[in-house]
Amino acid sequence: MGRAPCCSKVGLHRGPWTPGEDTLLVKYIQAHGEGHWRSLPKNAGLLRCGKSCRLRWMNYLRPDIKRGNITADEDDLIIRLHSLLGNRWSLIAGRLPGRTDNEIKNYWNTHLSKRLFSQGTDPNTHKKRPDPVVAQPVRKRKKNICSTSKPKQPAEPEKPKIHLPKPIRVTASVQCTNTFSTVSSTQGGGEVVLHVPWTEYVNDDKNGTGFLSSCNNNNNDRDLINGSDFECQSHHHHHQVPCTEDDTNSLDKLYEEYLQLLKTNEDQVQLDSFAESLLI
DNA sequence: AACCCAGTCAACCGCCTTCGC
DNA sequence: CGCGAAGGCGGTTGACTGGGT
Repeated sequence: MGRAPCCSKVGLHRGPWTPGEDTLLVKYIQAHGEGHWRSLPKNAGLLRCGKSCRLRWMNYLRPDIKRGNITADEDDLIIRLHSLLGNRWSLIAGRLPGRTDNEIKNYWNTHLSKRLFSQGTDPNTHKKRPDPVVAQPVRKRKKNICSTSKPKQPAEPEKPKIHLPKPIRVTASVQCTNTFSTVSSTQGGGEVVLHVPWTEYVNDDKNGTGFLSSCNNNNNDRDLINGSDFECQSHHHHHQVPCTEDDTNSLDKLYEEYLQLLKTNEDQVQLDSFAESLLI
């Protein structure tokens, strides 16, 4: 058995947060900053467990959070990142400023996985399924005509749990300059956008130009080494893998290799395997 | 109008990793 | 090195909503 739940203490509030609780939490964090979640509720006068406070802050109360209105670009990015990273929602969220892992996870489960499935793509493997699904009779709804079953009753046979290598966690003092690049190329009349590690490339659709932006990473208090993110600058020597010039060079080489693949090969399988190699 | 039921999403749970001693 | 505490993550739950019957 695992550790006893942290919220097992009697007398603690559970369930939806009240505006008053939100106010208490926000004011306390504005005054004292994030962290020390275990002691925070007591100090802030909240009858909540620390985990609950952290979750509420991270997923709802943080001032930089965007809520709802996930754009088509974000859709595309989430799908592509998921194909690279799998269910590592926090990593995916880290590439979408203002989005939380919980929101992306919910959005994936309620929208994107079903959409992919209905398009004949296995949402787990991102590969075309051999047997396109025959639309099953569904109660008509005006919105979200996509799923026939609740998540609790998956239509797919349960797949074995795959334990991907965990990324190395790095602490808050990281300043990242190189993370993901979004590489655009026009192919067959449609723009193909791929997201790969390193500098972020933002394409401005309105004027057809793009610009490079360094990773602001303002939502992340950590970064990754082997999770296709690369930490490259640090101010402290604190659980971080030093980034040497060699590392940067090899990243450049990998990036060049990726660009070459983009130019010379449109085979998604090859691109996918390249991307997977970055995760190792 | 009342009920049913699928979709949504905030919150919880359990486990794992990291940290500090 | 071992242990416990704390933080963080992904999976799951369940209350709520709103369209269909």
